[in-house]
Amino acid sequence: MPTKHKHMAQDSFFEAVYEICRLIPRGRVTSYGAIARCLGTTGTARMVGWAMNNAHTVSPAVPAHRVVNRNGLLSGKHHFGTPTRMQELLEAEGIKVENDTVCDFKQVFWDPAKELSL
DNA sequence: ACTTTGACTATAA
DNA sequence: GTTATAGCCAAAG
Repeated sequence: MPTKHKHMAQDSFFEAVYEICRLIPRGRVTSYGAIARCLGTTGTARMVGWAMNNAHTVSPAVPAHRVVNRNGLLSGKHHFGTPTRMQELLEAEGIKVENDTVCDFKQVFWDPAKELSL
């Protein structure tokens, strides 16, 4: 009898964020704002970042390392255990990172709203 | 119920 | 090009 719904925060907004993140192709990156816009809630970019804090607690795993800020800066690198972990994960996918910033950001950038509507 | 926070972003100087 | 400031909104304390 499905009467008790916990309705944790992750069930709505967070989960939606995770869904988008999982769609990011390997070797590509996107930004918090792009995800927020894809959800139709422009201005919730900071919440996307907040959601990433819990990303490691959900399943399936979320490739949070593929989410950077609008400048291509690895602003969340301090949340990957070691400060270099995020960069290593990206480089393992062929993404060049220099000075905590994604190289050729425009080329590897993946816009959910744009790519998903094609 | 109110205050603070935060892995952001757009604009101004 | 950089740095400073304001706006943003939902979750956590």
